[in-house]
Amino acid sequence: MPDNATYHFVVADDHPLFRGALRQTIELLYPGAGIAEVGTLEDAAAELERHGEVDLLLLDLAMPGMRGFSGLMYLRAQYQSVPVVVVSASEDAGTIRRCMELGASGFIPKSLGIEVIREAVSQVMAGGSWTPPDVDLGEADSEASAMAQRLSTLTPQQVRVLMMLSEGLLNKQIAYELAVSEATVKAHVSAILQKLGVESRTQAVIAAAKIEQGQWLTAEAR
Amino acid sequence: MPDNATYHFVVADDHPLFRGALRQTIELLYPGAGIAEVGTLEDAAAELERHGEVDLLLLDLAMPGMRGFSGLMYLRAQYQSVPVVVVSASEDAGTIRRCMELGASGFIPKSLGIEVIREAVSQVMAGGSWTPPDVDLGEADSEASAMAQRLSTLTPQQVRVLMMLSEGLLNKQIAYELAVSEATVKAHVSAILQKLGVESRTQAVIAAAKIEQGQWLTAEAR
DNA sequence: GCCAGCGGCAAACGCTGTTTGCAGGTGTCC
DNA sequence: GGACACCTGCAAACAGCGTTTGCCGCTGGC
Repeated sequence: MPDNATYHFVVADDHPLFRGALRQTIELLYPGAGIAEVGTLEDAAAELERHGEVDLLLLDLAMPGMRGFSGLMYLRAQYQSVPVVVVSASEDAGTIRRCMELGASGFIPKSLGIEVIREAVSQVMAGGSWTPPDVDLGEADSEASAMAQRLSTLTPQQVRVLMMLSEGLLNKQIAYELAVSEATVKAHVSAILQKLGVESRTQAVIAAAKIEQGQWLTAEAR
Repeated sequence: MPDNATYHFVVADDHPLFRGALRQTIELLYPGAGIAEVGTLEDAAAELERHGEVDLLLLDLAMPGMRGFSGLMYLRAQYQSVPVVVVSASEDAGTIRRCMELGASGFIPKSLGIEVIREAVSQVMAGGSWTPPDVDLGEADSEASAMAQRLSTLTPQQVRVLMMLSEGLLNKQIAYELAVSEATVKAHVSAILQKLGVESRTQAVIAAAKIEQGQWLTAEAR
């Protein structure tokens, strides 16, 4: 086992059993690699924070803390150097397309077999991307898709601010939580509005909500 | 056929065939009653506008123009005297419960047989309410439920304003569309914020979005 | 070294948003 | 017929929001 030991993975999934299965799959593929398991978005962020150079993040879409796609958006924005492969129980084209638009490097339906998963992971590790071959990512869904494009141009801090806007916080409150001045927050908000092509914080929140609202009703089932 | 002729129904459903079936069911039940068929939320509102004293509105949840539950909310607020029975393809307890919380007088899954539908309609026409007997409307879902309660305290004009807020409009734009002064709109917004228990228009929009977002992805499937 | 981009800060300006008090209208209930 | 509650509409004063301009330090790439 050569420099596999320098590889570091993070497996983020709600379900401990599936998390373990993914770990084993990766261990077979990269013996000796470091693998961290987490069960919430918060833990995933903490893990990426602690360990600067993670080579791949396997991310469950339905994990606690991820409000639809916004969790993916957040992680992609905060840790741009970390490739993300979404692992999800759902596998409809719309979900997959949106994940890819938000910067995922791959999408693996949970229904797939181990061999396919292995192939997908190694393909992404080689710098490529991977989506199920039997899914057509054709049409663009115009609006939501264009919005996703714009969202991906936001800087990490801007994404943090946008998500706080989406919670209805005042500029002052955001400034406090981020430990910066209100003037800075205003600057960020202005930049966000321009990038999203909207004219008020409320419209920005609406636009973000349209993206982050997945199709499952995880918020209800909870 | 006695005073059945004074009865007036509105059947609002996306699907012409199902609309016709509902019409026939009602005609059998109340021979000679007036029945209007509409296919969009807009037309439904126009019909209720034109005809002040409608005795019952049969409403499809997935109709064009109804964003989730907000269409129901709107109609209930604008025409408080018109009982609404929701007719929907979905039939999970959460959907039913929320419809009832938003002021529906009944909920009829489309899977039901004609006799049951007839019974449901006549029960509501008699001043009662009706939901599928095999569904438990038990628990409260705390947050969303409390919000629905608060939403139902809004006046017709306030609901109109809230829905425009949800589109990201400025007070000035709302004032123009409602043909009132901006000062009035501001007053309505303040009242809405108080009734919803939130502190800014953005938070109000977020709260409303949580309600109106159903579980189907009608916005995507479109 | 230099440039581009990100993050942070400040002050000032105009506009939007929020609160508050007030008034006309409608309907209801004694 | 009052008294009352409620909805709607309005205006003025104040707080928050969004823009602009200009500035600084840092980092990473060329």
